[in-house]
Amino acid sequence: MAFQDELFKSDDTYKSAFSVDNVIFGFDNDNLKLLLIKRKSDPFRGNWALPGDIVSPSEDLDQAAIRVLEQLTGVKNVFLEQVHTFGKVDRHPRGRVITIAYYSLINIKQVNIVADSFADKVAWKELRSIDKLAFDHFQIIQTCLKRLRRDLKFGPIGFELLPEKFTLTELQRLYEAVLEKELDKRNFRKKILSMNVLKSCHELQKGVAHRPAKLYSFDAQRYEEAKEEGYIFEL
Amino acid sequence: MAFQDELFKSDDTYKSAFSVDNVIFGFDNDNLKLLLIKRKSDPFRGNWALPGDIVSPSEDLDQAAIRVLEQLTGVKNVFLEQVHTFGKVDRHPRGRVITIAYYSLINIKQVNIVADSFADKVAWKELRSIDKLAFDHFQIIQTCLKRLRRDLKFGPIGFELLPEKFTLTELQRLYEAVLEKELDKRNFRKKILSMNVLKSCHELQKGVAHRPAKLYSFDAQRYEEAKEEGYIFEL
DNA sequence: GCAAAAGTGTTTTCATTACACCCATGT
DNA sequence: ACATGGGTGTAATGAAAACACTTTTGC
Repeated sequence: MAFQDELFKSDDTYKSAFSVDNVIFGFDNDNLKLLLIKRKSDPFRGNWALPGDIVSPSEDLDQAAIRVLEQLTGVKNVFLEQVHTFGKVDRHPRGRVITIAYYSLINIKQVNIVADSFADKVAWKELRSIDKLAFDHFQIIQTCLKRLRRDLKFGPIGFELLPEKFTLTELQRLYEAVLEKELDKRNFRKKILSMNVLKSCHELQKGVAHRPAKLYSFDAQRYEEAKEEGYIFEL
Repeated sequence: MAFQDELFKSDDTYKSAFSVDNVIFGFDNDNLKLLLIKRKSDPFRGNWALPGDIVSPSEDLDQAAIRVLEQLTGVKNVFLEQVHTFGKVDRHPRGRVITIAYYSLINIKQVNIVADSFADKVAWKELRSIDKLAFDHFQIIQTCLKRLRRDLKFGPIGFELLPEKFTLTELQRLYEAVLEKELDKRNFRKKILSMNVLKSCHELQKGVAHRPAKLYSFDAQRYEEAKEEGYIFEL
């Protein structure tokens, strides 16, 4: 590290800053969705964009990402992971701003979208319908989506997108939506149940016009224990 | 993104910068090594640290990482991947500096270490012998090592650490060193050869006091073709 | 001829895949 | 009674793991 104090003294040299941007995934109606905002001010006024903000000088990066998420959704303790830092010189039209991209998984039903001071509108958009976004945000979601696909195969994180209690079919639809391929019902159930990370709620679905499904929830404690013993989740 | 131009105007607010740090892996004598520098100036003068530098305002992040690597080793076209951005408020004692960590894989024999203006010494250190480093660099190598382990299993990148021509045993030793577990010789060979990404050089080792091994090299072209057809490398 | 690493196949075990019918509920 | 999704088992296939001896060279 060749860092020197003088670097902080020059106004001009450091016309630069860093931001966080957050790819917030939700799952609803068998579809993967993203929480986007419509920008109220320039640059890219009126365009859809990822929620994000400049990181304050006295704020950890992760903390900034959490703040953005909480301000927008009101939800705490959300699954959140750093993915990649985007730093092309010209990615921001007003100066040198690199952005650290995070993705988060959220139970869409739990969110009450809070009006945001930087946004005209905040909305869940179907992932498949998104084409253009402000800045390099489209590229950012591609990168985060790839990461989500990999993480979903190698860790018990799908549950973060579902309500506390869910049916096996809901879980399967979620995997199918993210991985973009159909799975065999019997094999999926065998596999996921054999992992011993689900606990039955001893409850049934209600009000459905067919045989009601059993409800399950993720047993985080059991998973942690199994992990200690070298168990590896993989789907 | 809540970015506003005013943010660039305040001297105080933006006493901040970003750097890149590079975890440079090499493989020699059945051991995984890192290229480290001994710091010439404060903070952490005299401590071992990762090679890195402040990113210039007109430089892409990847470009900065490449520059650091080339200045130090003189080698071009090296495997280099961004891993994670470290941004704790207090990680740098002189101000707010976040750092984007990269890892690279290099054929250790190819490197002529170039004296570095920021370092008293530059040296390859055995990974296992490294305990303390300047800043949060120890944590950074842990993170990069985890990433390397995963990447090595899911992509044909081990070759980057070896000379152009290598024996199957050398390759196996490399996998064993990185993954920290012994592999069965016959199974390893069966698997790696069945992947069709090695081509025989029709040459033998020379000057060894035992039966000479065949030399192979990585067939990047064949790999690319196979990948097009949906082939997935996994070891 | 001895030390040292190269090279080579088969069997067993386990995980993955493919596949079709009956069940419980609401209307 | 019918429509809808819930729930279940077995056989076939393919991949991974376990395992030991012969070969070639330098000294």
